[in-house]
Amino acid sequence: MASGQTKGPATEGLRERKRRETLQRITAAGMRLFIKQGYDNTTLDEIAAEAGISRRTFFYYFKSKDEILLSMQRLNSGRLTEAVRNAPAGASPLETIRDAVIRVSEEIPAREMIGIHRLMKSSAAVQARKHITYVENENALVEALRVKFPGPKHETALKLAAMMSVGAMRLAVETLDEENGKRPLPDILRDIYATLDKGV
Amino acid sequence: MASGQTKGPATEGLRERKRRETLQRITAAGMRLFIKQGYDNTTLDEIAAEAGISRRTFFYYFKSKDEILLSMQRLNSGRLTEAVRNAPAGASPLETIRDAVIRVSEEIPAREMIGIHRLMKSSAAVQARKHITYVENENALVEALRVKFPGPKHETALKLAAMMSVGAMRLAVETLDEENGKRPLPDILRDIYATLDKGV
DNA sequence: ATATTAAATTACACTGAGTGCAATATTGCA
DNA sequence: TGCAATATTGCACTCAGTGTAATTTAATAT
Repeated sequence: MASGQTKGPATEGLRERKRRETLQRITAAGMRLFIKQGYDNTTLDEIAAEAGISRRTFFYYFKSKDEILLSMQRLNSGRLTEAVRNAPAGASPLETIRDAVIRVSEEIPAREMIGIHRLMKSSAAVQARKHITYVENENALVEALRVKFPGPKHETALKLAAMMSVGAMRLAVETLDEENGKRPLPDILRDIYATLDKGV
Repeated sequence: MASGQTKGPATEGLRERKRRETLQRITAAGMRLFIKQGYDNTTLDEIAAEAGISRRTFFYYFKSKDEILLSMQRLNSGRLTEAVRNAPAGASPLETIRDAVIRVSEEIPAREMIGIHRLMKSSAAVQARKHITYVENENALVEALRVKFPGPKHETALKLAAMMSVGAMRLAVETLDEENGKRPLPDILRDIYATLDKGV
């Protein structure tokens, strides 16, 4: 509301604000309904109504229904690759990711993570899409690692490191769910990496 | 056509034979059309027509369109877990799967594998479903391993071993595709496992 | 203020996957 | 031959997702 700035894209315009709010409303509406009645039992018509928009407008904000869930999932992915990018030099690829994974996991709210994970389990379609984000994740990680470990000789090692790390994360979240959040995510991850070091 | 047997379920009845043939016709029709015009551009109506059945009957044989592709993928999965089950004792979990993976990979026709892999890449939806079979794979492998390595202490190690092996397979097929089949699958896999041993 | 442009919202009509149901046809077996 | 189980089909329906074109609303230049 501050009316000072004469112009410039520095201040968020009305348009951008509304856009952000609508996006948020759709996500919130979706989550609310998914939790209440399940993912598959929730139609886009319902979500649109709950968010106060038309069904068609939904597709102006999201490519598909499952994008609501996936957009949340992707938040952590971004943080992870960034952590790898900012990692100190001198460590091996696997060590680099491991540290990044554990550091990022410290900031993930367990409750919410479990909730999303359980929602995703409930629908085969979403479950499937989730794994796409894992692969995107792996690729992004490999990209980030390539900068730190250039040269074609490492290529396979980098891919393996990324794969194992994403896999570790996946396993950790599953365990978190099974344990119903008793142990914090970073602890679970440390255990997993310890087992990994012991040669598996 | 041998008309000898008077009765008994030992011989395949007419019903079972037709069922098998229909299943086969659907698969063949689907693959033919997918290759010719792409997965997304092929409708179930077309597949049904090509296979000489009604659209509704398709769903009597398959749960969904992508099951055509997935059913082929699953063939190898079954062989893999069986190879693990029949593996000799005395090796570590990872060694056990590694040997099984490599052995099974020797019987996979490269051409066909590349074809299916490329088809799957062409559709995001199928791509997604494919990863579900990977996870099913991992679970089946863990099951098989549990018999050989009982006790809850190994649980994490088994899951990791399964994850890495399925990941290795995935990576190998990708490489096979990129190299356009120059190197045979077992060779690629041996390379990957060598890198893995070198500590990644 | 006003006209102009670009972005946002909506309605409408359409395709295609997948399901429920009920009717018909075919096969296996007594 | 008759009966039960399995296979096949048509029809009507729901829902996700897309194309198109019209309308509304915000940003900007005059």
